[in-house]
Amino acid sequence: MTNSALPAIVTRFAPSPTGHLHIGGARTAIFCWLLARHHGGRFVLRIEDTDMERSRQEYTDSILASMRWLGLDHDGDPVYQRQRFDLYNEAIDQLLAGGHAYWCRCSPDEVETMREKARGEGRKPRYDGRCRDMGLAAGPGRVVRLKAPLSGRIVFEDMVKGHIAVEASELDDMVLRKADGSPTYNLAVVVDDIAMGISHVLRGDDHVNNTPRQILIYRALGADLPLFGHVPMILGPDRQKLSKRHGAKAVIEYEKDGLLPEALVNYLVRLGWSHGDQELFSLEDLVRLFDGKNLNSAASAFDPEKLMWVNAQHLRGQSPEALLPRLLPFLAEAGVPATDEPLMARCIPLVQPRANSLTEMAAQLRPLLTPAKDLIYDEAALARAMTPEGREHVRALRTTLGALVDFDRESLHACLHGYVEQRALKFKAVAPPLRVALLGSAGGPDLADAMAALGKSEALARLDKALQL
RNA sequence: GUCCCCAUCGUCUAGCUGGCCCAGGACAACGGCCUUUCACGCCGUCGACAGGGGUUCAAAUCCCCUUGGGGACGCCA
Repeated sequence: MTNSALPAIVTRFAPSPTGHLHIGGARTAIFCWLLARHHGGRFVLRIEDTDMERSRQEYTDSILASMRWLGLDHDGDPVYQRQRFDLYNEAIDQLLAGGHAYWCRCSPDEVETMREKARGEGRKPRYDGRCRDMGLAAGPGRVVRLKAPLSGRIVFEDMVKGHIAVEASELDDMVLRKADGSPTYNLAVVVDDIAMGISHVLRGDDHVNNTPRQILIYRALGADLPLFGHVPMILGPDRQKLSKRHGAKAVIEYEKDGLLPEALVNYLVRLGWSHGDQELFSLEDLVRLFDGKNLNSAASAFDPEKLMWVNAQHLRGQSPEALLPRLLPFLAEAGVPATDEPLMARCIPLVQPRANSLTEMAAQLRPLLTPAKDLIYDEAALARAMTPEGREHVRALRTTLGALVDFDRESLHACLHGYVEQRALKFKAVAPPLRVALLGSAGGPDLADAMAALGKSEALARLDKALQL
């Protein structure tokens, strides 16, 4: 069997289930997914759950759910490292047999002492390799270390950062197998990336230092290297490491906040990647355009305001029909009646230009979708607009509008302005009381639009109710 | 401390095979227009090549140094 049957491009996303998917991880996943989809390759998922204490099934579920929400479908079943210890042990045995690794009996305390000493002397803290040539056998409390080269340099071409070189003397003999028999991160990653046929390893910047170490393992195992690419980190608006207080939340929270997944993807991709001056991209655009080039090598700061703007743009680009089902959960959450679909379809376009999220949209839909009998009036707005004079306008308008045959926006518009002109009034004298009577508060959509959307009987019912207050 | 990486408006960025750039777009800010409110939209203003040396006829673009920032130095991943 040859490799020719396999797709040339295989990328992977390898989260460890110790928390929800956050935006940094999401962006890495998006890049990997896009690269694979752009080239018609495979995108696979690997759950790095070797840390028995911190890994939790609920986080795996949460990460999987967030990826589904973002639209990042993966090929094949997710691979769980916890189930592949045999594979890692085989690799370790191979390394031992080939003389590329050795047993070490140094205790964690001893190693820590060496590090302290090195640090004290202004050198990089590292293990000194004292067990390297002792020919030790396996035993309790012992670990397996890689016999790293003592000289030379490790060089690789990074997809985003270009040429990177490290002196071999900077690297010490890293642990491959822990005393409890489990593999270390670097060993497991390399063994899996080889076994899974990964061609492109795209990951966060924080892994650049691991790469030379991993290259050493590839070599010792006699395997070909994949292409590596390290995308810069996402910083907070203050250019510090991203944290909760920056408004950078887990993906799942953005879902709850009423963001559109395609908008989050759009924003995240633009953080570190560009296509000329283009700001707005559909998922299809991205798949077509993203080829792994034009990736920025500098870290970028997360800007919640621009995220919101991108979201608003995507929101406005949606048809009311497409938006309706996506809005339902938010309407339910806000306790806004959502049974009259034709009414909703008519009202959505009115709030579309003034909402930045599905949550805001649901809130703005409340005065439109709530029937007259349940409508709540804003006391302050009511007091301000419903002066004796204002009340008279509403009363007169109630009669005029009641006589109107065609209750569409043009007719309503003409009717309203006709009323104002006949009496030589200013629209500003009439609009506020009418608005409050109709919608319960001072803001909102155009009055003719609102009445047309509500329909004649509902609009008149509202005016009647307001007149009785 | 040591090593690696990075450096264009407040932020995201275009530009980086040197001349088309006294640096373009977007978010934010500010001003205006539109207007029945709130928005949308439109128009405009403010605003950057971190500093210093080179190389060159010519540098945001190439090289070096300084400064600043980030990351890594685990039997965590």
